[in-house]
Amino acid sequence: MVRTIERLPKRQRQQQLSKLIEENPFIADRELNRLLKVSIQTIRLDRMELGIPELRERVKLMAERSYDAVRSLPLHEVIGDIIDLQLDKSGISIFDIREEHVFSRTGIARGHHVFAQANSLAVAVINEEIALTASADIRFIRSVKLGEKCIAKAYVRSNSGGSSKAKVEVFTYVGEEMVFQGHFIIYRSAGGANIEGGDENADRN
Amino acid sequence: MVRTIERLPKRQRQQQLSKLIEENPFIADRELNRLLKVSIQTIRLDRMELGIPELRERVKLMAERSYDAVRSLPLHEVIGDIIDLQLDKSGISIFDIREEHVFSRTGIARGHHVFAQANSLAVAVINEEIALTASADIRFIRSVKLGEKCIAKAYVRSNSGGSSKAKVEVFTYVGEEMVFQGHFIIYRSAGGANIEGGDENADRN
DNA sequence: TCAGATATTATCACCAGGTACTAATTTCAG
DNA sequence: CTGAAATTAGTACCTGGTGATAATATCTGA
Repeated sequence: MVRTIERLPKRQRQQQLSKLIEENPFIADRELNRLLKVSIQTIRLDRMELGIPELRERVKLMAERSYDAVRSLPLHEVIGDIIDLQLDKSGISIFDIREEHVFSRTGIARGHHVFAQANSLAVAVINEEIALTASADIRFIRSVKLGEKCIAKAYVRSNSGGSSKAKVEVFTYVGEEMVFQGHFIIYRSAGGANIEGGDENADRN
Repeated sequence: MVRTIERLPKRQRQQQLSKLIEENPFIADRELNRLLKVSIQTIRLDRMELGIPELRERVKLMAERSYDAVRSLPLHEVIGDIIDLQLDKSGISIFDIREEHVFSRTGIARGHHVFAQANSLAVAVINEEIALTASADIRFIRSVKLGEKCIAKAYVRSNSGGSSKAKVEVFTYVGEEMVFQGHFIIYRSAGGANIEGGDENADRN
């Protein structure tokens, strides 16, 4: 066999293998050999070529990751990395659109992720123990795609007398282009009793 | 030995064992036998008495838990279970507020999860290959708490001539109480080129 | 068509981290 | 001292592999 012409079946099988394992990391070689109709040795050779560890190692890795993650948890505390924050004034956050945020078929980000970034930032920028989103008026200006980096900028527009509501505007950009804008009304803790929002301002680092 | 008087050493050892395993679930019996200065068989008898599974099972359980969490938590596929869907007319989805969705301190759900359920439903109810959220006007009427079951109902209000935009209203309830309402403008695929939204209509079951 | 490379399959020995079972030994309390 | 509980020991066996070696199959270019 010469380098230039690829033996397709092997490549295909290895792709399938990767996919199967990605879909169900708890699958053992025995099962794979039955599913793919090749010997268990071939499965193992394939795994080696692909650098996929054995079942036990995979499971252990997942457990370790979750053990670390569970301790720090904040996978979804704040969406996006806040890189600048002037409380009660403005804030900036960055959010990378990755595989898990898009529709696999089109690579377009689901709207609620873009919203989540903006919402998190709007809440974070309010300098209160508890801040909750009361309402929002949002516009998706263009679709955001896999791999794009969303930069959200929030500006506190009004901050009525230290209580009740604050208005926050958020603009999200990909490069120079605005892709999203939102006007948020954020409830501040203040009275504390009659909170009506759906988000708060805890745990930001 | 009589029932009434406890042999302390055993109890103590088992407590230590539990503690050690809780602190580091990745510890094998060999290590434990060295640490506790008893034979490996004793360690195993202790584990049995305490109902603590073997290392591999422990690790697998952790991995599975995190795997489920990763699958269910993410702002990923469609948020909420769609239990009724009349395309271009209406739809209902259910979404349980769990640990992952709330601020741990207050048990109040983050706004973007509530939004995500409504957004997913609004997009799903539109009978098009590709449907994207163009804009939305939303209101969080009261905060939703851990353990509450959100029932979102979507109604397609206008559906301008098979192309361009559709208006969808979504109301989310906990029991009788309305907790969220949103007015969504959804772009339908139609031309397909000039999509502007942030969400689409794939992968609903 | 045939040699040589590549791919696949088949064995065999071995490993960790156990389970399950039996049996011997130790400990200790009454 | 005796008998029960506790501990230790040893064996066979399990899963889900690794690693090495060898045989067989398949393709491929010249």
